[in-house]
Parts: sequence; structure tokens; C-alpha cells
Amino acid sequence: MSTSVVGPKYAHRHNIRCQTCSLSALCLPLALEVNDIDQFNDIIRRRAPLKKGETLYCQGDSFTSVFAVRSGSLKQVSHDGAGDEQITNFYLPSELIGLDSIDEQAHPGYVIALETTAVCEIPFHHLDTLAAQLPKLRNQLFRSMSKEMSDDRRMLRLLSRKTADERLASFFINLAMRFERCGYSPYSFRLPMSRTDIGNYLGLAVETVSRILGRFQQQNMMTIQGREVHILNLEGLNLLAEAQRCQEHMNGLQHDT
Amino acid sequence: MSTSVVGPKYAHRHNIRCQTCSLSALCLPLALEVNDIDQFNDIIRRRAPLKKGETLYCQGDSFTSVFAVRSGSLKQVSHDGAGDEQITNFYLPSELIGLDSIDEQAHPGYVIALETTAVCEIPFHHLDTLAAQLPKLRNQLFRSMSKEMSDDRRMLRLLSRKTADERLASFFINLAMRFERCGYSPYSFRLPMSRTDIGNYLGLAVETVSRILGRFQQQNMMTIQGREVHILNLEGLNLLAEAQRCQEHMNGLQHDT
DNA sequence: CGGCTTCTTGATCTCGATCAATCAGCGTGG
DNA sequence: CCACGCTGATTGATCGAGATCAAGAAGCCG
Repeated sequence: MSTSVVGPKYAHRHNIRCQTCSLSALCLPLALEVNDIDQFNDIIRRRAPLKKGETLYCQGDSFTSVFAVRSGSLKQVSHDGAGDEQITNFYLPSELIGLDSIDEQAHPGYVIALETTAVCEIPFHHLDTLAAQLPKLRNQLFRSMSKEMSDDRRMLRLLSRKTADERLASFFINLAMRFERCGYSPYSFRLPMSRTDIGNYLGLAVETVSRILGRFQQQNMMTIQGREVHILNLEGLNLLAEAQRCQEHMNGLQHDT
Repeated sequence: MSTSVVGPKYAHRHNIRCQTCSLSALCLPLALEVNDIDQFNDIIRRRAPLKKGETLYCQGDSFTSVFAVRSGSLKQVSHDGAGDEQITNFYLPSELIGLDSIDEQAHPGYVIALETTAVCEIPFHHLDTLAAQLPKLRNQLFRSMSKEMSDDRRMLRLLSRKTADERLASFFINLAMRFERCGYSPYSFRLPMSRTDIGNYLGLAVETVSRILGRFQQQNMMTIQGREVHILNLEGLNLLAEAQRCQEHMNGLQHDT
């Protein structure tokens, strides 16, 4: 029951298979051979799409699967003692959800759809077994986890050293790059999340987010009305995002050798 | 009781093997069978200890191995465009270094010894191969990475929502637990890092760190002279660390300002 | 000792939070 | 179709935690 007729009981659902998924070059099947993809496809479970606001899983739920985003977007929220909540991640198409839950065997936060969102469920037990057999899959899995770790490091730097302007510039550049990666324009896109979510994620008050976005528009860096974003000066945003008060450094380049 | 004569060419160096290492119950060999440990032991390379201030590797160095701390401690520092630097992690005995470098195949930061420090080098290529064969090792590796991710999430929350007092309380509790985990007292220990390092890590100015530590002493939470720390009221620190403005619950405890 | 770095303590300043009010969107039901 | 209410976004005014500036104290080591 493995090789030929590939999982018709799942595939019929939306007639979706890894082999024909437009994201396969970004997702875990990346770099797998054709017949390896067949095996991988067989362990995937497709789910009915989530509506906006629906939760994929709750904080404390026991961990059994990781998920890959096929379309749409989600946020990860973790509640803390009091009612206080913190958004620790946004997930876009091709990205993996739940890799931070392996150790505790339970999810450290809620994951909630920001819009209509389709995900592929990958039972971790099967994934682990398959990873033992397929070095490329194993490697891809290690890389995904490692990437998430280094992204977190970048985020730590952002939160502990950057000003509000720098945080927002970084945020939009990061979003733009991720949209570009999955085939959308990096210059024009629709924000999946609210201002409140952005502020929460970046450690800023909503009011601050709003004010700074206003300023960015005055400076012709971007236009943003509602959730419709057009980036006009990516280079300018980039400079701002990297500009860790390195004006001295940049000035220094002129008289320094 | 063991399968004698294991990798004499490495073991002679300091006569150290995973089988006799006091940290084996915390490190990657955790949960491996005796003969599996032999295999694991064989891929490890021991290095001459690092002196205080020496670097294990530099930012941008190509990634070939992960490292396990055997004794001592290190910090991970990432430089950003300008001379601005940010400490993104401290490593204590039994912890793994370099897992965040797999994706880029290069190290995203410097790793520098805070004191005389011994590490075991684990060539990643060998580790990966062995992980394919030993499910428990693979699992342990996934868990280590996953744990680091969820620790990072905790750190993100700390940086974006906690006050300076809460950050320091969390920091000391975290240190205490990690010391306890590797067999030291959680109540009395020597800080491996400077106040400056702590401030940098927590996103605070040194002066703030100093002032708050002073206050903690006045409140009899701890004593700290130089780097010698005695924690007097772990529960109090815990409350403070978790106290995300939920003072309603703990008003009974503090009647002074 | 003297010349370092690290730590502490005090005095001010500032960025962004908070409070408050208004406005814009948007779905719902009359 | 519009009135209504609700949530999200903007804008202004004030406040405060913590950064920054400045100066001394305490280790630390050749």
C-alpha cells in the first residue's frame, strides 16, 4: 500500500498532493527525490481550512504533529500567568508550525488563523521515522529548526536594542522578503494582522505603531491604508532597519581607509 | 562492566569518555543504551580547555560541529552592522552550542569563554549519520533544538513585556535552575558573567542592573558581592519574575513600597 | 603601589507607554 | 438602503521607567 496509488483517501479531499503543491520547493519536500516525495505525501493529512480567528491548537495541548502552512497565515500567542498575552510568531505559507513543542511534548502557545488558512498536518511520529530513512528530509528538518532559532536570535536583538522605528522597518522588510519567497510581490501586499498584533509582537503600543506608520508615509517610505501596503523605498527601510545608530560607522567609511 | 578499550586515541587526552562523564545524564547521550554510548563516544573530539576570553568560534565561521559544554561557561555574541553587539545566549555545562548554525552553514555569532571552559566537539556530519541509526539520539537532538526554541520564546516575552525588575528576577531564577540541573546549589553560586554582560543580555543598561541588584539586597531577596551570589528568597524572586502585573494576588507579601 | 577595568550611585533627559477622545470600517438587522 | 453599534485605527497630551551622563569606589593584576 505504499508506492503506486498514492493516498487517494486523503488526496481526494481537495485533490492536493505534495507533488503538485506550488510550495513544494520551499516546504519540507524540498530536495527530496520524486519517489521520496511519494512517501512523504503519504504521511500528510490535509484538513478543512481554518476560518479567520479559529485556533489550530491551544496552549498546553499535547504535541503529536507539526503543520505546514499551505495558504493563509497564523499567529502564535502565549499566555502568561495573568491574562497578559504575547504574540511570539507569525506563520506564512510554506512555514512549519509546532517545532518548538517537541521537547515539552505540549504546545507552548495558541496558534490562531489570521484569515482563511489551509495547513497540512504531519504526524511527528511518522515524520521522525521517515527522517531516519531519508537523509535529505532529516537535513531539511534540522535546517528548518535551525533557521527558526536564528530568526529568534534576530528577534531578540530587535527587541533589546532597536528603537520603535527600527523595529517597524525590520518587520516590514522581513514580511516583504517572506512574501517574495512564496511568490508574491515584496512591494505590494495585504497585511494579514492587525496593528494591535504588530504592536504586541514588536513590544510596542498600538498608538506607537500607528504614529510611526504615519511618519513612514510622510517620508514616502511606504503607503499603507487599512491593510493594503505598498513599499516605495525598500532601500530606505533597509537602512533604517539596520541602522543601529551606525551613522558614525557610515560616516567613518569616508575618511577611514 | 563496559566494553573496554573505547577510542583510546581520544580518551587518553584527559581520560574522559561519555561513559564516565558526570553530565552524560543531561547531555546528548541521555537515554542511549550502553553500546550506543560507545558509538557516540567515538565521534566526540575533546579539545584543550579554553581560557577566559578565548573564542570557540567566530561569527561567519563555517559550521561543521556542534559543541557540548563539559565545564565552565560561554556567551554567544552577535555583532550587527555597526560595532553594536548583543549577547544572545549563555551556555552552561551539558548545554549544546551551535545548533542555530545548521541552516546557514555558518555561525551567526561569536562564542566566547567566560572562564576556563572545556567543551566536547561533535562533528555534525557524524552526529547526523548516527542520528539516522539511533532513534533515541535523534529524538534527543530534536528535543534539544526544540527546547532552545521554546527558551527563546520565553526570552522574547521577557524582552517585550517585562520590567527591569522582572527581567533580573527571571534571569537569576533561570540561572539557579540551570546550576541545580548540573549538580550545583541553586542558592549559592558564582556568576560567570559581568554586570555588563547581564545588562546587554537583558536589554538593560549596566547602571540599571546594578541599581536593581542593590534593591534586591535591601529586600533580602539575595546577597551579591562581586560575583558571589546567595539567593535568600527564591519564592519571592519567582513571584516577581512571573508577576506580570498580577499584584492583586501578592499584595499580602509586600507591605513596604 | 599605579593604572586598568568593573561596579556603584546620583542627577537629568527621553522615548515610548498610557490616558483620552475622535474617527473610520464593517457587518447586522430594521 | 441607512442607522446603529462594535472593533480597529488615528491623533493629541501627559507621564514615567529606564537610558544616559557624570563621577566616585572597589577590585584586580603587573
